[in-house]
Amino acid sequence: MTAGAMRRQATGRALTSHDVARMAGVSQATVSRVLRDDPGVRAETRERVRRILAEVDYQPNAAARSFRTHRAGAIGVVVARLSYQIYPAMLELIGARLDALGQQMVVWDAEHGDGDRHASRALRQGGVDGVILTACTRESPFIRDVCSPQAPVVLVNRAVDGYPSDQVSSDNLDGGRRAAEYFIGGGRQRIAMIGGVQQASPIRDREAGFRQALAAGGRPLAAHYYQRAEGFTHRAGLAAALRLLELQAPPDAIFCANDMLALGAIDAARTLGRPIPDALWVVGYDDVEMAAWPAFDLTTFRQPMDEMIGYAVARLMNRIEEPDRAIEHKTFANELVIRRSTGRRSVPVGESPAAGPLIMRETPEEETKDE
Amino acid sequence: MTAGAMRRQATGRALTSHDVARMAGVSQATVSRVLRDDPGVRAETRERVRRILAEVDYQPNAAARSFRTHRAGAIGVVVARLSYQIYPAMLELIGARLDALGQQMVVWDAEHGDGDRHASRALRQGGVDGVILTACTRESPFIRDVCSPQAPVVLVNRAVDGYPSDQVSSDNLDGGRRAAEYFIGGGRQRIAMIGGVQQASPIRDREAGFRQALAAGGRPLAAHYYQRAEGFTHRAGLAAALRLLELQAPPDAIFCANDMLALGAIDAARTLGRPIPDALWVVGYDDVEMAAWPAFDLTTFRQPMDEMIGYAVARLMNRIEEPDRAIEHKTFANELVIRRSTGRRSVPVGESPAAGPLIMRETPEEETKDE
DNA sequence: CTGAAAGCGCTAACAG
DNA sequence: CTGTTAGCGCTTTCAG
Repeated sequence: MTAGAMRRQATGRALTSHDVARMAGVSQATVSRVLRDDPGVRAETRERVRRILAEVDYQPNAAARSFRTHRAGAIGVVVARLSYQIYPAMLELIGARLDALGQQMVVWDAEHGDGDRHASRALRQGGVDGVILTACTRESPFIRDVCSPQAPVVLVNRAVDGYPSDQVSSDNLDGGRRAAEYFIGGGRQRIAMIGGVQQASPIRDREAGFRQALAAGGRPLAAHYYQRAEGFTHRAGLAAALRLLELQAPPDAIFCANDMLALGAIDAARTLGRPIPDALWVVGYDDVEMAAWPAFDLTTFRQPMDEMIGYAVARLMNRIEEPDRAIEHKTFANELVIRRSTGRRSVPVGESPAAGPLIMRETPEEETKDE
Repeated sequence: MTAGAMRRQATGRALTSHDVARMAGVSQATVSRVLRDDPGVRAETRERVRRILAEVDYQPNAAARSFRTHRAGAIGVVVARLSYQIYPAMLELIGARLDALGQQMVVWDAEHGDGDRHASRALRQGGVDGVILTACTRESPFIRDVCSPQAPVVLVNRAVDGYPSDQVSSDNLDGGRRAAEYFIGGGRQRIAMIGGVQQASPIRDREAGFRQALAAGGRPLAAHYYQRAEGFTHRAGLAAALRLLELQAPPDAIFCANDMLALGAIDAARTLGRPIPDALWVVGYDDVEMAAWPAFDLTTFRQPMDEMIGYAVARLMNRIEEPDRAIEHKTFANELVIRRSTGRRSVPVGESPAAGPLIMRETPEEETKDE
């Protein structure tokens, strides 16, 4: 069935503005004016047309309109992995903004699909009016394909030096620093970090800030206390944390480059029966939903995601209108959310507060025999 | 900037197939034929045109093409809440399938945005060629707006009786039954359930099947052992589970209508220091990523999501081509994945197996005093 | 204030 | 095999 088929009347053909014009006894141009709320239409005429429009439930042909106006009415969003909770969270926020603007949201996955390539093609063919990149690196094909300062592209949550587009992120360098200072201030002695691939700017910055502040505090990050996780998954965090926790002198504090890794790290401690926060502090980054759950109760950094998204969408729509405006790079501050994974008791509103430590000291029992 | 602006050459105008034709010394129609791989073009001519196409990096105008072909080249997907992990997981799978078909994926959120309404409007205006509904209920505005058997709509994961569209889901009734039988077979004495709003068909079916098999086993679900969660969130599950666990005779087994509720239930047990699985079994539904984490290690039902999505997408594309084909309702079987929340030790590949019970018997210590 | 008319860039008959 | 031609449904001058 063609798209038009959905709009067919009994006659078998979709109703066009021309048909409506005939029914209303006006010209097609007038119908078009009414549709677009063009002021130059007599109130009486407008009413008559509107009545017919409603009566026949007229639906303008989206393709014809885009064709004529050179506007797709859609914005593309490239995410890294839908399975990392921060991306759906961003999509939710972006979707809400775009809905309010009457724009469709087209989503591509850069990791599973070939999202980058699809996005640049869609943009160049006019399939979308602009693109929001949430997972861009210097190597992304997209940024080689489209790299003019006029291009309607905005980077959220990632910075790519030298790429001429609006960019919005949070102050990851500062977050890294504060994590280190928080550990030092909390009297932690053996401080470790689980990092990730350096292509992602937030990860790189968090790590750099962390190292910086640690060095400034007179106790640079020891090589054996640094683990690079393979991917940003719970599993990778768990594996990396196990490597750290099985050292002769295991760390008593781990800063993880994001929450997924941190949740994995907590589960590693749980698996080994290491008490948190007594024997180990864990700090993450992003404040994903799970971070607040009793099972983890993770201290983490919260980015003002809604504001960031709001800013990014506004910036993008603006550039679509005025391609020549100056490029802007905006950085937002993060908030350190302290929870039980570093010793504070948290009381989420509306929930029974969990008491005591997150994971208690205990000896794992013998495995239960199955069957 | 208009969409076309992205494609402008130095001249200031976007390059059209007409321009390419002139450069190649052929007619515009021939260029069009080459673009569409129409066989009726001499190899030599095709090559010449292709060379120019590549040379000038020609990009066909997407709007003009949709306009002409009556195809948007996009499929809409309506999800309930991006923050429930099953939806991003579905999107990931749907996106991969659509990418392979060269279709864009337009996403709407039915809960936060007014996704339903947007979707039906887009479909009727030809902004998308078809719609996948993953969160449809009998009350959804969408199904009143568009309800012809020819409409390119497919329901995934939800069934709506009487709605004339292809529908694919898994056998939730059977899952509910098996949960009950599993509890009974495991010698559970005080069996409870955390359900949800009855509008969602999978929830309704899981609950019905569970009650049915329990009754068949001679021990119908007691009213005080049934809690209806307010929403499908971790928080709602936690709250509902607390109500159950604080009863005089708390249940020793809880079946939750989905994993999010189950994860909340486990956290409720954790909060109260109730050992799992010794004092309590918990079973969920969906097998979300977190279910396999050591913190939860949740026994749950896995739906063959990839197959379901594959089937749904194929069905939808097929209906777009042949609107008059008979409606199909397809049901897939689920797999019960047994983990430690019901006493079995699980060994996820590549991870250190967690030993012993999930949550051990312990007395919560006094709260640590902050500051 | 309203109508007539000219396309937007592409696809698809139809001739040649 | 290739060119000519006729629109798709809408927006937007330009007259009146």
